[in-house]
Amino acid sequence: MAGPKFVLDRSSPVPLYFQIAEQFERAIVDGTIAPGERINNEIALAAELGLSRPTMRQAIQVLVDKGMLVRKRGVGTQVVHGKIRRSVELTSLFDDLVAAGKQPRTDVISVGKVPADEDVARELQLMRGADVWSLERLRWVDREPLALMHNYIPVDVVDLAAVDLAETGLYALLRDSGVVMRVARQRIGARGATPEEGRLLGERKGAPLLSMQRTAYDDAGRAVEYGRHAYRPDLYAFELTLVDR
Amino acid sequence: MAGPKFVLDRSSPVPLYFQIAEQFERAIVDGTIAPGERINNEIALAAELGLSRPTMRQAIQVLVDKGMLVRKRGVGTQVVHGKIRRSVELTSLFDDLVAAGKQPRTDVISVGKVPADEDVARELQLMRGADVWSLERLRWVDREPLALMHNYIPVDVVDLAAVDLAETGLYALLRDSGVVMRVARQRIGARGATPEEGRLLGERKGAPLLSMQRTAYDDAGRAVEYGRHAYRPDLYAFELTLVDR
DNA sequence: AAGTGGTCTAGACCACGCT
DNA sequence: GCGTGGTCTAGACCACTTC
Repeated sequence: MAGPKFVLDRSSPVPLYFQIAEQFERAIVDGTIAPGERINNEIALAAELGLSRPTMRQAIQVLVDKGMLVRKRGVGTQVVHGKIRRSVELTSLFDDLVAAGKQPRTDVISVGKVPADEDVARELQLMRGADVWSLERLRWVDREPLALMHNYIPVDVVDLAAVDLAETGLYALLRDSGVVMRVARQRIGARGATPEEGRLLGERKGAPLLSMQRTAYDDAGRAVEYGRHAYRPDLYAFELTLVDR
Repeated sequence: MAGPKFVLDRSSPVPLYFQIAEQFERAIVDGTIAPGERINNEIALAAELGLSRPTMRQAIQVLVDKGMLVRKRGVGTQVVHGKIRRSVELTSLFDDLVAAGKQPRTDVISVGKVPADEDVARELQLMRGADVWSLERLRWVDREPLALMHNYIPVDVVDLAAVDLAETGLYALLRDSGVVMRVARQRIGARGATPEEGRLLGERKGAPLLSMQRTAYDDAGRAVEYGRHAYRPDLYAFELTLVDR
């Protein structure tokens, strides 16, 4: 089975189910529990740790949702084969790059208030022509242009004037302004580069680009950001894990 | 608040939490509960329906996971603004197109056993050079070529010989063979069309294509399918909903 | 202070897969 | 038949937000 010793700290503010999930994930990632191996059943694990079964179940569910464990009724729960990829999360490219140990850089191409076009107004639940923040940035990594990003933000969400957007990620800025992003809807496609995009990204006109549009909503269900982005496909791709539930 | 009357059938094999989630989703989609509106608290809803709170919570969680509801501690649970898009699921393009009312068609370009190349062997946990099923198909919708799909399947998973792959989706075939797909890892990118791809998809060489690679795992954690696909970006894109949890 | 969701307990019965 | 995960109950206490 999977006998790694788990440690619980009942005085910690970290929920018990999350403490277990973290330790379980570590054990899977570092191979203490082998791919394909079956873990102990929920009842036994709960008893070992002095937890109730629902709490143990909740811990396991976290890893099932991440695609690391698979449940099979009447049989048991096993570790999925294959390497674990981080799934797409509600963070920005900036976070991704820093986590990868790269040297990202950002040039702000333009920032200011513009009237919302049809797309922007629809996605941000505004009247067409209403003022919104417009932010264009070019992302670099290791001296290579990587992505051209165009974001639109309702003016009542945050004040983009006098903020150093070259140094801070947009999402970090929103977080610091008290905006809690909870849901995002994305559309990923491909298209040829416009002459402008080609110039900025160092590609020829018509070269394949990976495109992504995203609308993000905060914890009140309000649309707080809409973005249209283009990525150099030789330097960036989207990875995600799907789980059938 | 959100008073649509829910109906429970305790004799149904459908779980109670799922019955509630379905009716709630319908009420949100058809506008019975307006975007931004707060729903009743969990305790009250549970009492109304004669359910325990954990069961009611489980029902709400289903919709939170779908990105339709947002919870806020100390405040309540609200409906997210914006139109609801179906998120990426563990199905095939064929299913997508049929659901959209389109007339999909499939040409099988080639099917047979081939030795696994390095990528295929790694993704399917096989020795390099081991025999695998190779399946190339061209997908059409409304007389337009849409996607060129290349799948690899371990020979012990299913027998592709003497199967009508033009009429049946690959995933349906695998389901019918007793394979239960539970987890898939995808990588979405973009690239220029090869001359061969251009010819089959009716695009010029170098035209932008949307690419997707997917490895799927069954309910035993075993890799059962690896695919490399190319889509015409004017006809197809990937939509997904991210939820921060 | 009051109300909300977040977590946790200690059980119960059922459906399913295997032998 | 037995062991597994799937569902469900009827509570409890806590953390956080708002008033």
